[in-house]
Amino acid sequence: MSKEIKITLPDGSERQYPEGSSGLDIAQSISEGLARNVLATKVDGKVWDATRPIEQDAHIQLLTWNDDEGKSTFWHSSAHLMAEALEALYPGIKLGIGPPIENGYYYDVDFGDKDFNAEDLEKIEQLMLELARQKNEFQRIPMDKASAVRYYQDKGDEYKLDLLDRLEDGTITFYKQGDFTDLCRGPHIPNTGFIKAVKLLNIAGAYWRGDEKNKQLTRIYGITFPKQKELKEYLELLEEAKKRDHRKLGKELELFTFSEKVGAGLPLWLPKGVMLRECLENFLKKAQRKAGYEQVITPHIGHKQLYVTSGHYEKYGKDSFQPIKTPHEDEEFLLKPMNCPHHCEIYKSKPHSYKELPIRYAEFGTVYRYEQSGELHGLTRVRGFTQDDAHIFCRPDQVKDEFKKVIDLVMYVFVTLGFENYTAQISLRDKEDRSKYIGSDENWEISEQAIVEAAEEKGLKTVTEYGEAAFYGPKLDFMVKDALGRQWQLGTIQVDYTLPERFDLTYIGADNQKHRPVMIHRAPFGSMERFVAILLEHTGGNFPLWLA
RNA sequence: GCCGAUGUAGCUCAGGGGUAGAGUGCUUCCUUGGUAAGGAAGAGGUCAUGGGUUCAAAUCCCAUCAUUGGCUCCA
Repeated sequence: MSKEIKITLPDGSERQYPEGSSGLDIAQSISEGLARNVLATKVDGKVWDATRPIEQDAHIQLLTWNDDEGKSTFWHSSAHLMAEALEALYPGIKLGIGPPIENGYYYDVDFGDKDFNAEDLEKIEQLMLELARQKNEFQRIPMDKASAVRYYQDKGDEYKLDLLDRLEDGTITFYKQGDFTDLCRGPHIPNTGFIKAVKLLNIAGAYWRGDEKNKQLTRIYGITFPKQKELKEYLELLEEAKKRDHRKLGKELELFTFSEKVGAGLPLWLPKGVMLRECLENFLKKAQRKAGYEQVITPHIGHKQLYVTSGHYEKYGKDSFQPIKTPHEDEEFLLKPMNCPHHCEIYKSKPHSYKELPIRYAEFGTVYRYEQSGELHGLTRVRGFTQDDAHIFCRPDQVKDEFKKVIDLVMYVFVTLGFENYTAQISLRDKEDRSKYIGSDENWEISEQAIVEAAEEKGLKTVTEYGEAAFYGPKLDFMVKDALGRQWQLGTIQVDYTLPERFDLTYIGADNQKHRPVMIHRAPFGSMERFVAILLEHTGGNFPLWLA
């Protein structure tokens, strides 16, 4: 008599099943309908193939199209299906990686010398549907690393070999459906028959491993659905989203325009756009006045030496607009790419007592950055833009408190303008590569800690990203998505111990000695351009009454 | 910067080796008490720019610029 295992379902109920039962078996025992819809099984927190036997007592959850993990599994399997179709149509191609993403999946492909272009997508879609109808099962094939390496050596696929190279020795898995086999951790849906609707959305170039120095593969983005109707609805949703595109609305509402003659990424604000912008500026100015900020104004250019001192020249000099030379003297000026150095010089214009701090200098400062041509995007990524910038100079014992006040201000702005779906991201140093940053380890630790604590005490829900910090300090960024789901950074708050040192900023303490102030950079909107863009996409152009 | 796509009237777009097209908007007139009203006439484009192929290029080829989907980058 075979052993029984105890299965606990999400509702807490327990049932006995024969050892080796799969998620599919369990679904079957509950209802036929459920069994037809199970895409994967979550076993003790791990997502498994629905067909994989369960050997011991476990908590399980049956994943369907209604679960995010079910969808991911579905799209991951769809990537395999697409790869199968691609291999059939273009024998000899090499495959990179093919993961599921938020909406759909992609696969990176090296077509070698084979011709491939956007018109072929339909052909691939057709073949995918044909293959899907064969209802081929996804089979999990455990294999040792050496055999796996041999398999891809025979195939001559350097990308898979690169992937294998980084995997631990021991058992790895392949998945096979129909005639297609792929190195893959899984899990997968039971068979290809679940995939009923296919749309290949677009193709793009993507560097292998995301590294510019590597070869660029062709990335094919696609999305699939278990019902034709859902594809139709998704495509309609995309169309709706396009109607909210700020570039379209900006034109229709006559807010801003661009001119080839003026230059790429240099927006021209139209009268109505300026009205909107001024409304936002006045709103923030008022809030800032209340919060103890003082307005300053600084010029659009500055001595090159200013940016050598700040460290920005070394870091970005080559990729910036190049220095402006003066006619007679041997001087060079840079278009200002940020306001901080100017504000440091304002701070330095007179000595400061500890009693004066914190000092908060605010400026709607227009800055110029030579963004890569391929990065320009409507108003969200431009080469000339206005930051709602401010720099707070404070004593070390005031940092956390000041930081929290800034969080309050940012939240006030976001709540007033109806941005509820933001992500607060703590951006820290890259743990491995510290050469990208300036300043002492000690100061980095202090400022990173200050941010983490302040965010925590404010009860912010945050995600932490390593390697996303600015080169001079860690950040707390507020990210918001645009109409098409692309994420943009709006508000930002940064703690900086480095610039005060580089500019030798001081204040006189109670002990009558010189001390180093700490600097907080912050911009609740981020930039007026980007903020207006995202505001447009969120409201679809229907602004709140006080803005309209 | 890289891979792909696009660039035709103010706007949205069709067309395509041999005197530039539609819808909408604009101007004028007519009709109509009514809300994207109907009718008529008209203005508006060296078909992104520069080269090349050709008897002939807006159309084919190359380059540049700009826009765009991604990748990389984002002080």
